[in-house]
Parts: sequence; structure tokens; C-alpha cells
Amino acid sequence: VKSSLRLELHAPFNLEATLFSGQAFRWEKLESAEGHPVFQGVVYGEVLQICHNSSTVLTVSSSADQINGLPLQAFASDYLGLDEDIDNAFSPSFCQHYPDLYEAIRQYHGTRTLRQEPFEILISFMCAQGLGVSLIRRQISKLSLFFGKDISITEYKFPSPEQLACADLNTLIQCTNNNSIRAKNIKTISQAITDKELDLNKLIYPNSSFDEARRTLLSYPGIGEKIADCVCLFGLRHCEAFPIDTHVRQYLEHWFNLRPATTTLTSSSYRELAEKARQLLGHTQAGLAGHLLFHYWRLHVRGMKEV
DNA sequence: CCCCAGGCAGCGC
DNA sequence: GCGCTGCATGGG
Repeated sequence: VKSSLRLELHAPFNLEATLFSGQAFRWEKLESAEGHPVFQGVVYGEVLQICHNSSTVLTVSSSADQINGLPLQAFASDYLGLDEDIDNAFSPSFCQHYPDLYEAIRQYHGTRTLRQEPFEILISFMCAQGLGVSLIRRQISKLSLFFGKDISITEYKFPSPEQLACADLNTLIQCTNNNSIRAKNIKTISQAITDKELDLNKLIYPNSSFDEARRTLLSYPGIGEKIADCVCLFGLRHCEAFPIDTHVRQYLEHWFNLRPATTTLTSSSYRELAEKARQLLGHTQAGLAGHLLFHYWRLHVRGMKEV
């Protein structure tokens, strides 16, 4: 550990829910003998440890005093989304119409949407099609183990686009749950980034509009409406993105009686449904509100485990 | 054995 | 345009 600091919180923050609500796949909870648990992750090639010491203080330590060109404190507040206006995640009219639901979700008040590394998020959600979280996490760790650079005995940097572009296809297939189509799609988009055909940084808000970012992503094989929205929300800072997966589809129908026009989600019925959800939840923070509902639905209605 | 997991693409109609 | 199916594997 090179650098360590205290971070003052000025609004409610839920570290555990933020790291384990299904938007980050590589964070670990370290055993702590006593006191508060320490969470560890690898971001931009540096080891980051965070502990929620009290309701108003985080302790952050890292293997570097700068991450992604920012001083540790500035990086951590940005990465964790501490500036998000969580008190307004749900509009006044939503709270008025759904008071019981709003009250139930308050146990996760303080859950943020992380601003993660665009490339890692892109590949992670490309690995997430129709699989459970345990299989998704396994794929991400294998990719890091086989192709990323080792930082220490136990920690691996997530691979770069170059490393995946020139990866041995059979080794890559081993990492992607033996799905050769997925492996090939990951290679294709990694090659496009290596060749500078695709620049994810240009798609980060506000460098590009939400519509342009998702249209660009959709032009690559293996990326559909849902994955494009996940990448936009968790990796590209587009807070109006509203990913619709099987869980979201279920709760939209169960709680709000919102249904897509077709039984299998086509592009147009997906977009139509997402727009209806934005009208219900508000456009500016639809992603955060949807993420909170997603987390609550999975854990408390479906009874799934966090990790 | 079944069905479902943070889906996508290709096909027939 | 819509609906079905293959892709893969672990867990309930």
C-alpha cells in the first residue's frame, strides 16, 4: 500500500450494496478479524481497498497515489459515484404513487452506480448473456488470469484490448464458458479498439450522446440493446440508460403493469419499453432508479444471493 | 428430469 | 415485422 486516505461522506452511501449489486464482477470482500469489512478490487491496474468505517467516513488505500491520472481521493469519489443525487433517484410522483415500494427499497438507499473502466465493462457484459452471476464472475477472472498482467500473487489486471485482440482463440474460448461465438465477438471488438476504429473514450458522456454511444456499440456482433445499455450506464456514464434484462422485465410487469408489445423482445419493443420505464422513473436518473429496483427485486422478491 | 440465469443472431414465416 | 431456436453450463 502506497497511499491511504479518509474520505468524508456527505450523503448516505451503501458500500456493500454498491459493490455487490451486480454491476461489478471482480470486487472481493476480505475477511477482517474485527471491525468493518474491507473490500478489494483492481481498477486501472491498481489494487484498491475500501472500508466503510462509519456512516460518514470511508478509508481508501491503494497501491498507487494516482489512478487513471487522478489523485486517489478524486478518483475514488468519482469511481464510487459519490456525487450522484441519490435523494432524487425516485421522482416525487413515483414516491407518491408507490409509497410501499419506495419505503421497502430504502434499505438500499445509498447504492450508487459505479463509473467503471469502459473496456472491462464492455467485455464483462458481453460475457453475461443468459448466465448466472457465478458463471459471469468465473469468465471475468479467467480472462484476467490468462491474459491480464499479474500485479501480485493473487491480483490480476484486467486484460487490455491489445491482449485480447491477439489472444489465442482456444485459450479465449476456455475463458468464455466454452462459447466460441462469444470468444470470437470479444476478439472482434478488441481488434477494432486496437486498430483505433473504435474509441470507447469518445463514447463517454458528455463526449457523445446516449443515442450515438449505443448506436456505435450496437454495430458490433455480440452486442444487443441490453448489453449496449449496460455498457452505457456502468462504463460510459450515460445515466439515462435503462438496461432491460429478464429481471427488469419481470418487475416492470409485476410492479407497474408494463409489458413489451411482443413476447420475445425485439429492438423496437425493447426501446419502447425502456422509454415507458423512463417516463415512469424520470429520464435523468433512470439508470440509478432501475438499478435499485433490480437489486431489490433479485434479493428480496426472487430470493437470490448477492454474489 | 425440468427450468432458469443481467441475451444475441439467424432463420422461417 | 414476429416468434423460435442454438449457443453453454451450473444451480435450484
